[in-house]
Amino acid sequence: MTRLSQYMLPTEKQAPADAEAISHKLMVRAGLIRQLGAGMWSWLPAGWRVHQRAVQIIREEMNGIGGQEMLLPLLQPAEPWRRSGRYAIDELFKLTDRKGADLVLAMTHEEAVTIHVAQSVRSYRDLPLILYQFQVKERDEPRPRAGVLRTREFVMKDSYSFDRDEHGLAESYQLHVGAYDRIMERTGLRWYRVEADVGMMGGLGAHEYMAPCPAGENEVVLAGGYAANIEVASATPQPVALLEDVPSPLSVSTPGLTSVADVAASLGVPEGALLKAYPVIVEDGSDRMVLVMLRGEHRVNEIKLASALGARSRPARAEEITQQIGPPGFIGPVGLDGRVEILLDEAVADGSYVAGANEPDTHLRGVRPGRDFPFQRADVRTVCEGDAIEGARVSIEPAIEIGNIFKLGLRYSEPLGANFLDEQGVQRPIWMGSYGIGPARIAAAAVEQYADEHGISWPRALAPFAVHLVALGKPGTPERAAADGVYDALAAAGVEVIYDDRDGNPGEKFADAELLGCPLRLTVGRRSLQSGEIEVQVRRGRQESAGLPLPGQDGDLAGMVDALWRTLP
RNA sequence: CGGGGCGUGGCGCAGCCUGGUAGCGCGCUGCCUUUGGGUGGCAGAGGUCCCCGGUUCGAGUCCGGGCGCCCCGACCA
Repeated sequence: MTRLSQYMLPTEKQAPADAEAISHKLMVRAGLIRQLGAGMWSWLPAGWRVHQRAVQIIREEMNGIGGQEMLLPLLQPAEPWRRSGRYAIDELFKLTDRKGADLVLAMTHEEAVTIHVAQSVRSYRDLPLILYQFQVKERDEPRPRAGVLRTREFVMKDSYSFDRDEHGLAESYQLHVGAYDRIMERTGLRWYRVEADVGMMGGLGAHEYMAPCPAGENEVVLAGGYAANIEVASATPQPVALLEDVPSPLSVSTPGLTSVADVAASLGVPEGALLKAYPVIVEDGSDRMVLVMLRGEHRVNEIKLASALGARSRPARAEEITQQIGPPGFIGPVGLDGRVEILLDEAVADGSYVAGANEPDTHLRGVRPGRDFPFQRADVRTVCEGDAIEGARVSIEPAIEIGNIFKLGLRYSEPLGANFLDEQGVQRPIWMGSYGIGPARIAAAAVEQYADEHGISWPRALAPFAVHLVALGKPGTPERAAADGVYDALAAAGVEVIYDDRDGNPGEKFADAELLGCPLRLTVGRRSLQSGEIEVQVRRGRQESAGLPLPGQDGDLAGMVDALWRTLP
């Protein structure tokens, strides 16, 4: 039933007041989604069609690499999560049944799938294996936002690969790279595959698939052929003019100047000639303080810092800084006598710098790493505009994470006992990978990337309908009869068409058509009867295209529509 | 978790400061009108003003508590 007079497509002229992101506003306005609660969204019929288009593309490509579709339960016993160590995660929804048993709502399905594989796989002959599903994920997100971009419940395609060794895992991973590349290509999105953080759980490698758009929550670093999430990106910094050398650091008075910008301006030196001190407490049980030193204009990257330290850390509190180093705002690396370990960022070149003196209202001029303080080195800063990678200038773009692929290794197979016997009869753990992709984010990213001031402009692979047919004139008129004929001819030929047969004005029909964003708009009105032609507008760019013949004349209307459709983005 | 904001017909908002008949635009229903870019008119329907408690003769408005939602940041295995 795709007559608009009977189809649930509640369009709105005004976006919800609290909507910020383009996709949030337009998907609500176009009648694709509605909110039920914070991070809880319903997909209305037209929206669900878009979602299912993405699902079908993913399914075809997963089947293409030998994936086997299945379904794992959302509601699960807590016990496997305790065994895998994930029961403690805050985002995990936990509940209790009437008997008092602890249950969880799965946020991904590694535990469940690994248990089944552990039960049924016994021999190397049973491997490799790729299993996948489309299933709802539940996550108690601290902050759901931007419509369907970040929700507490969402459908994910998650797949899991099982191999006999690391080499097999690399092959399964590579199969997923191919499938994911093809999925992205087929959706019509602009996308990047970027290097990603492997997380504290210590994976063996990971990539993310990113769709650049202003509403994106992630940042990708691009330079020539390089593409990485900013969380893991490394680059060469712009050179900076350092200070003249002096035999030993000189005290300079800097009353009240606690920021890098103030000190640099006051001394007339570039911010990069300052050493910024960022004290952190390492949360590995030792609670020891580490003083991270960076070039003045650079920022600490928490993820890179965590991998350098081997543990998470938190910024030190003011009283901790006072107690162990000196007055906040004037702390520096000189004269600590080994009380606090110093981690010097790799971007800090050899030379002479300004640094805090660990005395109130005082800095030191002419501080040289090594001569004036001992240090360990690590790359712990966030890449910034102006950096370069192999000579190519870095650019940084916001992006939505659409999918990610991850070499898990033995992370789940060991605690959950997923083993097999090799040819020698030796029991070995199964090497696993996990691979996720979010159809809802594909839909939202497409809205973000291609919308214009009139509404959504779907890539044809994702559009809810191929054709939006607009009938002008009152019901019962000859032009209406002609429009009905067009609808019947297209529908009979299998063209997916939404037919605006409502008793409305042309303006609102055109506006709704452009809001919904189907790639082709066909209009049948009085003019069509005079000219014998259906008018055609291509949504992308709102270009008028050559008219098509009304049914009953020479020519295969559906065939021509289909041919035109294939030329669209 | 830190900061900011908002809860009044389906949507967008005013009213609250200074307590006294609950309003506007859009949408919706009926009739007429109009029919190639959200037409115009007439007549209607629709609201426990988020919840609980308090103050008061009287609370959408003042006070207290709670809940919900949004935005920024943190977090995001």
